[in-house]
Amino acid sequence: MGRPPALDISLVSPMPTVDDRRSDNATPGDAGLDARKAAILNAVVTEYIGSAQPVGSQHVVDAPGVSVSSATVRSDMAALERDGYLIQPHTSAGRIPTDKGYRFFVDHLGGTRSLDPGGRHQVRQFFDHAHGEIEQMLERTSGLLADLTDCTAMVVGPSHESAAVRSVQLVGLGHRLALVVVVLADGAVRKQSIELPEDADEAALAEAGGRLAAHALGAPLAQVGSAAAPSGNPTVDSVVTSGVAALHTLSGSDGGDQLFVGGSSRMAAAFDAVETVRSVLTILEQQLVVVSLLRDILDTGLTVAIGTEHGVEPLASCAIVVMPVSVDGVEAGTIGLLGPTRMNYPLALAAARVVGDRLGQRLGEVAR
Amino acid sequence: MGRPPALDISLVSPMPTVDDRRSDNATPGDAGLDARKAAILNAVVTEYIGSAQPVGSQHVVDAPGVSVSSATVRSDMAALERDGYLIQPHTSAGRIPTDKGYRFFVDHLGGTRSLDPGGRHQVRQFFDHAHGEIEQMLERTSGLLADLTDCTAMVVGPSHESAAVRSVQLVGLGHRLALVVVVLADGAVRKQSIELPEDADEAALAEAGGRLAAHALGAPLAQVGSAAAPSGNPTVDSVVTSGVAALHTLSGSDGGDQLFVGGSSRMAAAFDAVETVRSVLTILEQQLVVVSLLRDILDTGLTVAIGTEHGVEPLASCAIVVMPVSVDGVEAGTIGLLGPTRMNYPLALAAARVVGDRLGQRLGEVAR
DNA sequence: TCCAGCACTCACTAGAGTGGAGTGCCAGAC
DNA sequence: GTCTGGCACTCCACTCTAGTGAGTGCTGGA
Repeated sequence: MGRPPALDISLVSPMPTVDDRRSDNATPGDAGLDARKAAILNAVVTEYIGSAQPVGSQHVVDAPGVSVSSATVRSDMAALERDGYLIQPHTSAGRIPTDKGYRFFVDHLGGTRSLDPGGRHQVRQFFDHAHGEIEQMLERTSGLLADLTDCTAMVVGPSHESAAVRSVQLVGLGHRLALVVVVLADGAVRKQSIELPEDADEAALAEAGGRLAAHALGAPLAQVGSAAAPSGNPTVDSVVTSGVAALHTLSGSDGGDQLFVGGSSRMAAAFDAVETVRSVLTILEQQLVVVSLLRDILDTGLTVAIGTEHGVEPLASCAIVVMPVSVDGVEAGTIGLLGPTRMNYPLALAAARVVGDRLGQRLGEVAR
Repeated sequence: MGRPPALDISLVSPMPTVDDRRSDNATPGDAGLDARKAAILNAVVTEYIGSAQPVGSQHVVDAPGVSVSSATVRSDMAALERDGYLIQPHTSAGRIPTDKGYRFFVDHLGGTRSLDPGGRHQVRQFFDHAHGEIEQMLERTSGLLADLTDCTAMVVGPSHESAAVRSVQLVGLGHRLALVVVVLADGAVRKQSIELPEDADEAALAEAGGRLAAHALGAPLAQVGSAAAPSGNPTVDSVVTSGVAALHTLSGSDGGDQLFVGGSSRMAAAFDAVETVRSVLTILEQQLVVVSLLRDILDTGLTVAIGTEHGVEPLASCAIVVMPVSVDGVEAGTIGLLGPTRMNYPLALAAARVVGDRLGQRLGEVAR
């Protein structure tokens, strides 16, 4: 993960120079920039998101809130560039938004924040027909999000850390091998194989299973004590000891939440430098990195991390939208969308919000 | 999947013009091509795999088995081109192997077929330290293969179709919800949630669980009958019916074997056309397609499918190496390696073989 | 404060020229 | 016959040189 995310909270200057004279145009002029500059920035970002080409002053004059000539737009654009919202790839080219520009767009502009009817329908369809177990649903949800937004989608499943053990079972698998099967209160199932002593028979296994259950039931895996009461039968005790060790192993491996990545091919469509694609895909292969990256972003209170805001070098040309999934007010997973910094933020945010809500609802139905 | 694989078995012409005069050079001249042409083809393929640049006659004269002048090499290369083993991207460029050329290389040339010591050590290390459950091991195996070969690796886990049900358990999860947890003889665990009737209490659940177990134990999931003996208690019977339905759901969803893909970022390094990368990644996202593709290739008796041999258009510039993983002689999974047609076949084959063997061994230890 | 006009910049494209890697062919040597 | 050195030829890749056009900054006037 490297150094901590370098977040610039001061992006929005504290002087609200709201200019209302043109409010008939419904321009969302906001803090830090006067209404026209905000409208121009809005137009530049919007057009650049669509075309991926530098935007010239001429392309902006017709945008709502900008009823001035291109010369005036140019002068405003120059100001926006001085303030760090836009850059020129070279003199005599149009402008491209900087990360700061995108940040302002996301925070103060961005227009419509609800999904289009087609998308809403797709989401409804999906959740109406979602069936099967949680893992499968999360996997498919990542595909849905990728479809909706044309971004790579990441879905982190609910953490099982605090779920109490509901059932522990010991199943013999033949020759000196048994499986410890744990069911948690939230419906998650964990398994771990253990080796049995030579003389462990069905009866010993049954007794050990009972003792293991008595020992572990009711508490979360992480709180299962390490020593179970001795039975007097050394074979049974040995099996129970192995079983407790297995429970601890399970509790340890549970730290890494499950991650489902969908639509990673979209990254290839987003960039034309194959090297960028490669480095982004390499990051996506490292589940741990991705999960803790999403966590970091959420912890800093952000919804969108643009460019270098998250501090992961290879993703400098990417933006990440994160959305916590909560069940009855309790956080129970995370949704993430990864795209180029010129991704469609309004769409991504809307999709993440809608899908996150529905997913939380759905997870709630299961948990209740 | 489109049309069936178009396999050209007649690639090796049936006239074995083996020319032994230069056997002191240890050239593996084989069927279809005289020794020198084979050596030249070998040299061209080997060099092209390394450099990805068209190979000229001058680059080949020093190769073993080719002790002639560049002029002679040129004339042989022209012949190889006439026969379809090589092509020129344009006049006055060097030669590139065709799929047919790669095919001959794989079938008759290719040199060393064992992993280098470093790789062997890596494999040994890996399997010595491999722990945890099967799924996790398969996932990591795909990473290992990708590391070894610089290809994208695919690992298909053992099928659980024929594994007998070793244990069925019904675990209540609170409000009208229970989990059917099935353990199969090979250690696989499956779960499926069911809804309970309003009046199902712990006792009913326990009895239903017992009946469900009695009904399903011993046979593979697919062979579990649909009607269990009635108990006389309608609540219990209703739960049992739901449970049996859940078992059938599980048996159905088991058809798709588990697929683990590792190192998909390597595809981005293999091609410089971002569009190719995108289409290949899109295929890799479709688990079903990949699994049945590997199956198809194995069924046609191939180990390597080059270019269009497997009939999947978007993978026309790729080659696939497949290797069955067998446990005690029974097929129990598949390993696949996906790379550009100019992939390092000897390395890929060696790695697939070694890892496949070790993986089979390992799976055998667990199953025994 | 805004705008029309103007000079300027610079990526992009097309065309011409050049060097070099590579080929095919052929006459002569072995 | 088979192989080879030599030669003419091809054509990509690269460089250089305009020419074009989208876009800019600046300025003086409304």
